[in-house]
Amino acid sequence: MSDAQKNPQNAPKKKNDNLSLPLRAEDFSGWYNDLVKRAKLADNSDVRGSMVIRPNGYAIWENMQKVLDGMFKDTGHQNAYFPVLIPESYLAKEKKHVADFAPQVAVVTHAGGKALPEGERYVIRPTSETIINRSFTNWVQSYRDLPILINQWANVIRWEMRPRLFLRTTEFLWQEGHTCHATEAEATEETLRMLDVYERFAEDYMAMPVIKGQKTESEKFPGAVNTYSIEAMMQDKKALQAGTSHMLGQNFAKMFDTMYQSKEGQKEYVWQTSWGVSTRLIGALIMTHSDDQGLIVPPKLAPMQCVIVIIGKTPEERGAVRAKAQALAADLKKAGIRVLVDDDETKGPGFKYAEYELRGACVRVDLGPKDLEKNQAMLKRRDVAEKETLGLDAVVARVGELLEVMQKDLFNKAKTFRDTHTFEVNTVEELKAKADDGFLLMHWDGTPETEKRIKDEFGVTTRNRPFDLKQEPGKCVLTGNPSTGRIVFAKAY
RNA sequence: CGGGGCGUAGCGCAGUCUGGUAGCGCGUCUGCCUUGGGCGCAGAAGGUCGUCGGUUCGAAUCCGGCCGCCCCGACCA
Repeated sequence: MSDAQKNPQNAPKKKNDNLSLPLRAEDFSGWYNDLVKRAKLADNSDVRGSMVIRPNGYAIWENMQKVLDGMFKDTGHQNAYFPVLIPESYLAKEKKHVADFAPQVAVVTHAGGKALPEGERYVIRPTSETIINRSFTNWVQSYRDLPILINQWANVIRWEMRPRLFLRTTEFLWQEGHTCHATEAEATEETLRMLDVYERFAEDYMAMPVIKGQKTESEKFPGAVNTYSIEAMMQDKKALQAGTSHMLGQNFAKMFDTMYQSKEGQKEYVWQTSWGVSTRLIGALIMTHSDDQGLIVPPKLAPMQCVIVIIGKTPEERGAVRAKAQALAADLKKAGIRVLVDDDETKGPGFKYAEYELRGACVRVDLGPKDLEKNQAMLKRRDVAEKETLGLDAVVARVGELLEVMQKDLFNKAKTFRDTHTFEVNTVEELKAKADDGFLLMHWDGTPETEKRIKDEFGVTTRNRPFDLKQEPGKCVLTGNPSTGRIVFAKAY
């Protein structure tokens, strides 16, 4: 008698069979964690809160970088690189900056085999405003030197209390833009321009609808005059801040004496901006589109846009199919489609179907002996259940079409989801009832005290004041005091 | 740091209540077989049961300390 018979509970159960993911509806964070690991996007490492980004995950990041970098260059920015270590004293110059960042900063206290004296320590950059400003001060003399438009691709470290793969890791990869301008108006224009770039990237490439708007006083970046963000809704109806753009005013310029001589011969402080998105976007991508079968990546960013699965048993069959598949792959590649041919004979087709669904291949092409006979192939889009069969000559064009339609459909699906989970909320009762249901458009009296009370009592925080939400006066949901317009509240990552 | 859960084979877990010297599924390896939705059969390798100490003839199991991980909150991109 086997042990499985003696102990029925030893028989494989649905949840621990190593095959299926936890269901989104039952265990969203379990689903997310499992998906990240099973799709081989990233692993937890032995370093607290730091992850190993695996090739499948890094490929998505590379595609994001490629697109974003192009957008930055198109708007006149250049890449540069600044030190990972920042003198501790720099960070301390901007009061609000240091006060807010200090708790999350890792400090280098020993180097060269001995303790560094107080005052000569370094912090590992949590963000680079300070050290970049040090350079800006050297670079700027005249109004003719402006604007300075710099971007840096880098890693930063923030000692977060509760890390989560991609969403909040101790070390993460990002880009940070830093610019200097002669006037306040130019800096504001730049801040909003880059917010638009982020919106376009999120919506056109990630297929993720976002709300563009202004952050409240208490949610502002430490040291900024104004912070703007794009906010997205994940499938668990929680909000995720997907990108931020800051109008820094002259705060850092004053601390670092970043000045220029104007046409009129006056010494003036520069006006500055900074803006960034991070590997968090990969988490956003996953939580926006993926399903219980695994990863779904919008085609424009997908490392695997198309996979051709070869079917056949005899060497003759396989040989013929392989030749066709390779020719097809070459044509697809010529059409600009990222394609992979799977000719692994050790795994059955069923296994492969499940595997490519888990790993997020956008379109699957099945090619077997039966297809060759009829000169056809079978196509399957990752995000819909239907399969279709069509003539081999039409495959390249059709795959291209499917990728385009899929890109649009993913966006529309996500937008419909967000819109059906966005509500106007006017009373405390409604607030209580809908706190977990998505984005709440509420009147708020504008005070940090009320903001905090709402957060403490209902768990929702201000996300941003949307640009395209008409601001009409009303009464604060909590206090009844006057409000200038509705603002988005939600539970947030 | 507060609340909850968990550390047993590469992965997912059972066994702990009731102490007797470790098991299931998946994966891996070998051979045969199979390939249109997670193939099948046969065989094999693989674990000082997180760690330290205590109780006991005997500890994965009971008791105590420590370490680590995950989830929910506070911090945050």
